[in-house]
Amino acid sequence: MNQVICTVDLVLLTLQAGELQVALLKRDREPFKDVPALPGGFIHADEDGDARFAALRVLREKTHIATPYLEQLATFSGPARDPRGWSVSIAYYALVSIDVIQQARQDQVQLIPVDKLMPLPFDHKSIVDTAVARLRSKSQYSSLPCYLAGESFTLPQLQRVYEALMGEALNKVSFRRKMNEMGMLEELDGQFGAAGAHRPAQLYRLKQEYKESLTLLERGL
Amino acid sequence: MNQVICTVDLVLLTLQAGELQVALLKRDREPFKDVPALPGGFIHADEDGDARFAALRVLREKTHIATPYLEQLATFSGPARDPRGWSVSIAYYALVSIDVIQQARQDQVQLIPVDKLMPLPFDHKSIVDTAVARLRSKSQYSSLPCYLAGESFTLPQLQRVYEALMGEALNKVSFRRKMNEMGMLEELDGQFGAAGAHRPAQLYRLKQEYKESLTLLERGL
DNA sequence: TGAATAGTGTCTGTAAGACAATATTCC
DNA sequence: GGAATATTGTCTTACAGACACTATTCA
Repeated sequence: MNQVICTVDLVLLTLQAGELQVALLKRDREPFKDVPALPGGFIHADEDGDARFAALRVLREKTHIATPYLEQLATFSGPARDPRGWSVSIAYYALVSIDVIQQARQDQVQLIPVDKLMPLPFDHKSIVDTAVARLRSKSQYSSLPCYLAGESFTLPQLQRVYEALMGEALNKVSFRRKMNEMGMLEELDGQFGAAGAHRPAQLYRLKQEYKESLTLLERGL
Repeated sequence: MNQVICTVDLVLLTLQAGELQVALLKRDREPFKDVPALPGGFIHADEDGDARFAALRVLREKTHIATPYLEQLATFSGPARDPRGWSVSIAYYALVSIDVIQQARQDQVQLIPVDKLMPLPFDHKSIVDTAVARLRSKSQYSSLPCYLAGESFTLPQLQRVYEALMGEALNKVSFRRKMNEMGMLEELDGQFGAAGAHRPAQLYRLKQEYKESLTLLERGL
């Protein structure tokens, strides 16, 4: 009567070609064998320190990716979401730059734009939707999008990341004021982004102390 | 190896004497029998439609309270949090006015100010801390505190609720502008709050369409 | 009328966005 | 020099908070 299936699922998000994309893997077993779905797996009570460790383990085992940012999203549950029975999925979302995915050389990973997502097994579609909503919401007042921008980036690049997530053009002066106000960036001195026939832009990176935590804005972008 | 204990826990919060308080119940069984703890229980796979229903069931069975607001908080997990083994607790938090608790006539419920909380069994203390942090954070830019104010209330009363949660005095003019801007209140026409020797205040209530959902502010209080 | 609190009008300073000027690169 | 984009300066407007004035009740 208390038999509940307990799993973790991962929404791995990245930005490619100006579009937010989610990583899917073909399932290696039933149910839904060979159908693309979120990376996920059972909690291993004998080895996992908690659900977060289970999520990191699943991400590592299935995609060989170590993410700079992982946050618990929500827990999805019920008798119908998994044909095997009453189940609980503790969902996490991770943000990585497209380079991290390409360097992992995981040919099994497919990236699908979240706005053009097909139906998915289980309730994975609504898990993705929840993650995207959370990311978009947090982007309005935090440094979260920096994790999509990679190790180093210019302010114009970072602004395009924010704009892609928020779906609207941002004021350049305000954007720079806000990034400065958040104080989580440091100049890479003397280093500039590759330029065309125009002035190159200063490169920045996240300060070490903000690699693991977010900065919040008092009043949003 | 995949044997995981699956439970829900409830952080029932209310405001009494200007202080945020959490409802605790003496546990009716081992482990920690007779020790005050959060209301909680196992998921019943044979009757619960999902974890949210399980939380509502637990709240009803243990306190006879039906809450106007219930939100999933986070999921806590690990091998050590429960002496019975590797466990998952899907935590929810609920907000009720003090009247609701008093009308439920649940003498077993004890209210403890969250800022003076003793150590609790399991990881219930950190669950409470997480809930309080979430509530305080959301209070800055949403209508969430209204659920602590009861069925009807005056604007000065509501402002005191917000101030108690945010721990700072708020500007009266701004506060009224913001509440008006959120547009979730309606006047109870001709009805006024009980007054002393001074002008009585207009009574308001949440509009029907906001009874189940929050309104958000663009820029916080 | 005086005390107390509710509710509103108005001013001021701050911050956000618009606009534009300057800077730097490659051709 | 011209094209393109980066970076910074400045002006305008909108909004948050301060202050104070009016309103309403009871003693």
